[in-house]
Order: sequence, then C-alpha cells, then structure tokens
Amino acid sequence: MREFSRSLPMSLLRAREAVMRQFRPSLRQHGLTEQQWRILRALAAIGAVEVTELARTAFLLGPSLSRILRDLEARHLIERKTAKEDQRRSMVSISEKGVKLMAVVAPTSEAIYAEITRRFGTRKLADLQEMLGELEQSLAGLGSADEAIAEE
Amino acid sequence: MREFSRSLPMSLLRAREAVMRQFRPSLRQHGLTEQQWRILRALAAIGAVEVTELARTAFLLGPSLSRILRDLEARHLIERKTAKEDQRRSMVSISEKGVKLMAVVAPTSEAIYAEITRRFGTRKLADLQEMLGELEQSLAGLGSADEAIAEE
DNA sequence: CGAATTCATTTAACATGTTAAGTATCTCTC
DNA sequence: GAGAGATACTTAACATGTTAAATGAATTCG
Repeated sequence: MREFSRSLPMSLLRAREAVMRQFRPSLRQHGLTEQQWRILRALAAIGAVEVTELARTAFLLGPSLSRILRDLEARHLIERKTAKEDQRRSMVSISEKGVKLMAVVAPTSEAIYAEITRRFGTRKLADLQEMLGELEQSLAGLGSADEAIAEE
Repeated sequence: MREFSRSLPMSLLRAREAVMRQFRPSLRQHGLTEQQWRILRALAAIGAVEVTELARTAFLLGPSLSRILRDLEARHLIERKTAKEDQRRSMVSISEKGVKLMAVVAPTSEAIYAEITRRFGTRKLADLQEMLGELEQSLAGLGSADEAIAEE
C-alpha cells in the first residue's frame, strides 16, 4: 500500500493546517473561530442571503451553520429576518457590530495572507490554486451521494 | 478584500473535501471514520509506537487521538501495553482483528485512489503534492505557537 | 380543496478539533 | 533522596463535522 503519509488527503490536510495555523491566533484574540470568520466575510461580500446559499458560499454543512448563526446572532454580529413571501426562508446579513469587528480583524488577517504569499511566491500560489480547482473539478459528480447507493 | 471564495484556505478546504467525499461512504460501511482509518494505516505501516509519535504520524492532536484509541481498543482493533522502562508511555499496535479489517477495506480504498489519480492525472497529482509540500515547508517555523506571544 | 410531497431550516446524536487543565510518572538537582 | 520541574498521556469544555430525523411551511396533484 502507498506510504500513508504521502497520500493526497494527508498532503492536503497538512498544507491546510500549515496555513490555518497562521490565522487562528489572531482570530482567537477577537473571539472568532475560522468558521465564524468565514461566515462574516461571506456576508460582508454578498449582503443578505438565505441560509442555504450561505452554507454553499461559506462551505459549511447546514447543521454547523445553524448552530453558528444562533451564536453569532446572540452576539449581535449578524441579523436575521424571515422572508415575507416564504416563511421557511430566513435572510441573514451582517450587523453594524459585525462590520466593525471585521474592520478590526481584517488588517492582521490581510498581513498574514500577504506574508504567506511572500514566502511561498505569488506565482506558485496562483499555480497551486489553479491545480486545486482542477482537482475539485475532476472529481465533481463522482461522489455526489448517488454512486454509493449501488453498493448497499 | 480578496474575493472570499478564492482564498488559499478555501481552495485547500474544497479540494480536500472533494477528495474525502470519495472515501467516506466506503469507510462508513465498515464503521470507520477517516481518522480511525488513518490510525490503522499508520499502525500497520509502523508497527508498535508510542501515542505521541502516533499523533505526529497520523496528524492528530493528542486529545483526539486519546479518545479514538479508547474506542478502537474497546472494539479490539488495536492493542495497548504500557512500556516497562517508562510507565508513562504506552505502546500502541494494531490487533489481528484490525489487520483483517484493513484487508477488507483496503481494496476499495485503493480503487478509489486509483480512480482519483486517473481522473486528475498521475503527473499532475505528483506536481500538486510537490507544491503542497513546498507550501508546508515555506510556512514551517512561522506559526509554531511562539510568535503569537508577542501580541499578548 | 386536502392529502401527499417537497423544501428550508433546525434539532439530535455521536465523532473530532482545539485549548486548557489535570494526573501520573520520570528526571534532575541540591 | 526529596522536592521542583519536565514529560506522556488523559480529561474537560466548548466548537464544528457528519448523518439522520424532526419541524414547519410551501407546493403539487388528484
């Protein structure tokens, strides 16, 4: 069997951890987790969105997002209001307090990203992201929760 | 600010998820999580190891590993015995039952990996892993839990 | 119209990630 | 050789990942 530590999943895991390790301390100082920060950024970029689309954008599963939104709302960092036409949907948006928090955190976050880019190289970073996108594309539609049924 | 969904952390997260989505159903059919599978593979490759080194090899934090080993031991998939010279250390190894389980799971797992390799391309896969390793290297020693202290 | 179905979101249950604290053992030093 | 410190591992507490089930609201279809 392939040497365990050289598998693709491990390479991806180690690389991502190396990157996230840079951001976590700064976020933590402001009481934010990686996921909470993703949600705030997504909301700031998009504006008001439904929960389902926010999940797609921030790449979080519904249950995780549901819990995090509850907490962020309790901290008044986001706002929620149910849609008038469809009572099932709720529109989520970042609050003024959330915007202010982002303004505090963003500079450090940007500086860290810049340092990572500097160390790894701008060109290599672009190449890497290109390859990661291609990898994702090449696997699209393979494990979409349909193929596994045949094995049951 | 940089378009959120194109950040390096997101690219890495999406790519890894695309890959792991392929493996999870098969592992799940055998009652294994991704992390439990990593541990079994690591043990099969290395033999008997201390918990701390296993954590390094399987890329898991101590507390996670501690819990998982407790469960795997209860399922008789691994074995543990405290070292004679140093009562603090315990040597972990895969059990016969664990080996048999691996023999059942491995073929499917290998087939999935082969399919991923085929779709993405052997050469590109090697290139990608090379770049991921370089990224990890270029960030080594940056966020080793020391630099954040200056900010406190 | 009304039951069945679909859809958006939440809750539940269990496993892991993450940081801090605890426990037991070992080592080192005076 | 006794106490301070270091080391290996575990527990605790809280946040998220993951799958299944529940809830409530809209839609479809007979």
